[in-house]
Amino acid sequence: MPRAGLTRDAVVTLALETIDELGVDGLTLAEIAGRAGVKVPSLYKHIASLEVLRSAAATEATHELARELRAAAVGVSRTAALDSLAHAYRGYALRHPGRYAATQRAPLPGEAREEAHAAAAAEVQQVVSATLRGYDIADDQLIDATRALRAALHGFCALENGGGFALPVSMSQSFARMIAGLDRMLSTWPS
Amino acid sequence: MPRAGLTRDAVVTLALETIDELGVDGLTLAEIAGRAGVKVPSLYKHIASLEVLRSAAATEATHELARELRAAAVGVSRTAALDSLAHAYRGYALRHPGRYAATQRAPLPGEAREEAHAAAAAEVQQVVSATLRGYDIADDQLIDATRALRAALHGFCALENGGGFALPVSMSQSFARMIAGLDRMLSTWPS
DNA sequence: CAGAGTTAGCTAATGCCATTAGCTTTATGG
DNA sequence: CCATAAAGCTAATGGCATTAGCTAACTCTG
Repeated sequence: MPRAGLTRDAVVTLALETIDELGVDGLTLAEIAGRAGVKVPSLYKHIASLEVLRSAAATEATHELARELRAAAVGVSRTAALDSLAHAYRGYALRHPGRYAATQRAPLPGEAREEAHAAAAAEVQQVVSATLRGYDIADDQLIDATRALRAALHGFCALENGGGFALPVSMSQSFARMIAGLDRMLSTWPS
Repeated sequence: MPRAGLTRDAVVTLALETIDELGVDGLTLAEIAGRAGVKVPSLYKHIASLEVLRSAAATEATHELARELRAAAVGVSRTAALDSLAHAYRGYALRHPGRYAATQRAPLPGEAREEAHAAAAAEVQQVVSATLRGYDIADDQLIDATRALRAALHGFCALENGGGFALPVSMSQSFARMIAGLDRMLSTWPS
């Protein structure tokens, strides 16, 4: 019986790949076991349950998104920063639709692993918030502006990935115009 | 063996209630059968499969949303219309979190029932689009502006319902300020 | 280098779920 | 009043997650 040499990280990585290829619902222990060359119950040596694996995948994907956003936002400010951040955001969602959908899982409170996901989500929040530093927005309104920006970015990506934009009109152009609109919105944010 | 007098519509209604109470994942034939006072296989006399029931529930919820949005948008224009529409949108999402989440199911192409869902989604799209009539937006940009508005509304509701806005700051205030920002964005939409 | 202990993997079994087949009973329409 | 359609049932199948308990492979220490 040669060992497969599986680790928890390897299982999570397989889960991320699976989610992108088959969608969130395609993540099943049978699928992961097949990809790992292992029988289903063996996975329990590395993860506590499917639910925990989902949570771990969500956390990892959120970290990944935060990392890409940070890389995109460095060295630019205001309009250029918004543009860079927004395109990085949509780029990740388009390149990794399953991972992106996974980042939006509602974290159940009280569990340690959900704390980890919440922490990762906070990273994203902070990058987005930092992008707004170039705009003249009062401190007590920064949270509101951040929420508005995140809402627009997430909403666009979710609708695009979910097929919610049915008409055969360029998504990229709509996105570019939305960014321009957001720039005006943030530039005129009232203090 | 007294009959339960079930109909397809009754099953769909139970599905909608279940989705709101237990979440999208809580929609199971066992649960529906229990609520209907019937054994699981009996449901197949009214629906072809769980997948079809999900689709029917999504379509119904989308119609419902469109109806409420239409009611909110009548008789007002521009800023007042935007405000009214936005609050109706969020109100529906908060009152019916499960139903709202269901409206975002990606419709698989080619199936008749998915056509129905797409048609319902088009209703929503048209109400939102009509709300923009008061703003001076060129025809060839109307789709872009509609997408931006839908993105912001959906993104906010999805993040709020999903717990994506972690900080203990008023959601309603953030939403109101986002609407004000969207009003500025739409008012200055370039032609 | 040998043996003890830890750990990865396995098989077998359980229970929940969706789905199908085929039967029985109820309603309905001529 | 009977024939047919429809609504409900039981029984059976197969996929899935999970648990229990076994065995073989690494690892670490003496």
